[in-house]
Amino acid sequence: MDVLNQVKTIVKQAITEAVTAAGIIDAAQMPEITLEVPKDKAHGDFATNVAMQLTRIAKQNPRQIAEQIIANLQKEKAYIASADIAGPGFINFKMNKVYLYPLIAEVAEQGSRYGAINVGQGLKVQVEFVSANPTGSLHLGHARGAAVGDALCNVLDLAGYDVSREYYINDAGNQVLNLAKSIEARYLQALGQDAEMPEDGYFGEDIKGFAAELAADKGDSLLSLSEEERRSYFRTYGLEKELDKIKRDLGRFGVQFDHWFSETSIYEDNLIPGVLQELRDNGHVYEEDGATWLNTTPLGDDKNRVLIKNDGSFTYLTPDIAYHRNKFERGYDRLINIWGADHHGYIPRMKAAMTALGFEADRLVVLIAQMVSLFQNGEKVKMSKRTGKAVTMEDLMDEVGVDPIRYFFTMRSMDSHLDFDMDLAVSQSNENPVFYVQYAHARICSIYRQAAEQGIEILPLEQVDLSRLTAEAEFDLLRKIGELPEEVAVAAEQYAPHRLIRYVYELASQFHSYYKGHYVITDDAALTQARLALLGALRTTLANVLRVVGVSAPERM
RNA sequence: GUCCCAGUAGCUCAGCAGGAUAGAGCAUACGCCUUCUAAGCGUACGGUCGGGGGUUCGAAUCCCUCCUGGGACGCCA
Repeated sequence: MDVLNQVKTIVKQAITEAVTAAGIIDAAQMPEITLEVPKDKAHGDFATNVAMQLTRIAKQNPRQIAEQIIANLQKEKAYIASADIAGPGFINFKMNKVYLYPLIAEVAEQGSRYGAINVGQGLKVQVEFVSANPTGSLHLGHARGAAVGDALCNVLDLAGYDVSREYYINDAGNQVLNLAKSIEARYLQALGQDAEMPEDGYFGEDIKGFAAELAADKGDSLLSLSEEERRSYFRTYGLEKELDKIKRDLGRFGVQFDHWFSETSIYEDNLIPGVLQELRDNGHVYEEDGATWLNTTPLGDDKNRVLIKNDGSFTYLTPDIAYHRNKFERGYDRLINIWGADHHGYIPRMKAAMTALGFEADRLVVLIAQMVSLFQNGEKVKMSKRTGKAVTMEDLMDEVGVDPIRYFFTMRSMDSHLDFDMDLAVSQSNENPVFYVQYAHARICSIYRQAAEQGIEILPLEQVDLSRLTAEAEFDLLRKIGELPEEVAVAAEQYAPHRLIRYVYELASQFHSYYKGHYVITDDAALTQARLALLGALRTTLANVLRVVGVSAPERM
């Protein structure tokens, strides 16, 4: 258990003992004690509302109860310096700050794993995200999914889950035929022929590029193939090109998937008949109007869904059900899908399908990332699918760099529509929070460099007198550092990686303020060592959180 | 019409398994570089938490209802 939780446990124990010693209630009636860090520092290091919770059981008013608890509190052994009643009946604890010092050693020992907390207990979780169709370049929405998904995976990993990242490649449906037709049309155009783009074609610049390459490499030789052969050629060629591009973009973005799962493999491995049979056996399938339906309405969906169209082909849903069953069969305890807001209506039918297959619906968690709007020069940038005019993820990385994108896209709650301000992201000014946090890290590194230049040797922690850290700002920093494991736990449980951006920003802010008011390198050698030790823990903490959200931690700026 | 998300300071957003005087950044105004990076620090200004009901010791947070904005409602993927 981490240092802060140990202390909290001790304080809770002391409270429980005080309550029973005062004879307020029996130990058996004792509610779960919540000990929180008050928002307002004036309210002490910890606060509890236990006196208010006991009001009903003890039939006394909360302030009376609080008084009795305080009177019976064994303070010393729980590091409590003072306990006071406040407001409607809160008990505020001021702690003897020595409880904070062991944090520095804890961070040093855990290093890049500091912040880890085992709430996941090795539960096998698979996170499927991005999964953009291989029919065009990744755009802003995909970038958001990638940033949030990867950060979430890192958070879950730190929280003790066994995490696997997966990308589902939709390489089997109609859209791939459209891709082939689109490339064909662009190829013909590149050869100077008149060719119309298909109705549902893909108009992206990437496809023009691929077609132009082909025209340059192969000349008009592909024209001699039959239409079928040619389509097949364009299909394979297009998929390979698009997938390459996607992998390249995501790699550059710092996202590595463990599995790339191909929809085509579902057909190759013949997974669908078994799934259909199972759904039939479970009594969820019926025939109507020449089609085969899944009866999802009794399972929470608002209408039933077609599995096999009356032309004999599958809908998108059918292989997707097979895919999700396959995921469970691979042994994952929980599946997390991150989808764009435009797919939200798809959730009930997939959950219904899982229920129909006998899986608990709760084991499938679908997170929705809301839309992204791009602003440039103060105006919303219009995107058009029809003309292929869209800012791609690649464009964005070229223009603003990976760090600001990852920071900005992770910064907001997934539920929130996100306005991405290009001008702010590229600005190297105090308006830009990415640099603010990175700068804190760089500043600490700079202090270490400075110390080295002055010939100051960093002593091993055992030889450092941490009790020299007595400034309020130093206690604040330590407390904040100590909160990381709890932050990680909450971020993991709520699937809310944006909380860590908040956290790291606040930590950086506390440091900048401290930096202004306190010199680390002073004539007092022991104090210098103590402060360097504190900064060491701080630097590790900043770097760890930045790594979780996929932002670099530069040593100088 | 049904479903989902959002509505909190001038702007962008946190806070929402109920807790103390609702926070942050930006913007605005005014200060701070003679020792470790001013990509920094500090002070001030700024609010009917969309409206209205309810639940209770206590509601931005939970419930109901209405309004506004966005998205989804295919035998497309």
